[in-house]
Amino acid sequence: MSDLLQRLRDRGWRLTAQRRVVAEVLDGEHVHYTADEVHARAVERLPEISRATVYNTLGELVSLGEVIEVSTDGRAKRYDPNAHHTHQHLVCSRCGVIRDVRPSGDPLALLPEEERFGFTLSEATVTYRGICPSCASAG
Amino acid sequence: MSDLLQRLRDRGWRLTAQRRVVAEVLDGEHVHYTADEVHARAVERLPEISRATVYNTLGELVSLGEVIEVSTDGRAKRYDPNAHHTHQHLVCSRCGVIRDVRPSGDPLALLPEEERFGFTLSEATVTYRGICPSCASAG
DNA sequence: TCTTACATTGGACATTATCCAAGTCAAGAA
DNA sequence: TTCTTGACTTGGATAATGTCCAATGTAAGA
Repeated sequence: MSDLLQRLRDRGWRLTAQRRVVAEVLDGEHVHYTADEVHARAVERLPEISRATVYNTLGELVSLGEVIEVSTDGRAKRYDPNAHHTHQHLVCSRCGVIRDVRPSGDPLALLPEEERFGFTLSEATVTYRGICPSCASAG
Repeated sequence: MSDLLQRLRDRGWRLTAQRRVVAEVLDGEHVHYTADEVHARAVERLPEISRATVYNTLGELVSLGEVIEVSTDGRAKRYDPNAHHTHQHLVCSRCGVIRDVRPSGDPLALLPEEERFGFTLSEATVTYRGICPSCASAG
């Protein structure tokens, strides 16, 4: 994640303790926290950090393309730092756990020309749903 | 939509004026209203209908599989009555307009076995994003 | 060290959705 | 037809999530 901090500095980001803590919380391979979860974890390291700052910082990271917003359930958005490797999401319909997955081939290619209605396509996001092994074995 | 009303009656639904109006509002081919939009349109026909009833009815229609919940933007959920023809959605990144589209082939098939992590898959939902013709010509 | 533009804060406010107790009514029974 | 009853509806309170703003604080260059 120090790569991230370096990139942000290069783009003229002012590096505050709050932003550093948010970036640290998002460090990891398969992290998909809500804004409130990020805030709760950030508070453990920097007790005075406010929710507004967490929202601001997450929004900035999304604008900069360093973090992806994911909404798999119509409830709180989740923030995914795995932005530099395109991937899709596999979600358990029962417990909600999320895995990053990589389909073979580009989902965009599945949409035929006559189904594009003149749109200039930029991306396709896929959400796979099913039951995860631990929910399956729990009956 | 009278087909829908018949199916609901067959399932023991009590057919009230409110439910009938919600079903009528959702009649159509490419309808993607939010709950509030459904409520606004329902009020035109039945001024005393409450928001709670609209939410209740929409929730029931979703449970019954007659309507699909769509959240393309992390804001209010939208309700799509085109539930009996599987389809995906094409969304304009600028104005938010939504089209129903049909990919060629099953998006589920794109996820290789080793990327399924033991999940029992049930569906894949795809959101295509791009710029619609009218936004494109508007600069 | 000083300056200042940018960042943070807490609380008010906005949006979307759910819950609940009281009142109402659709539809089957008589 | 009228009666009965359990299901449905209502409005308002409440919850969950997110945004805004004026006052205050501070990182980083001069």
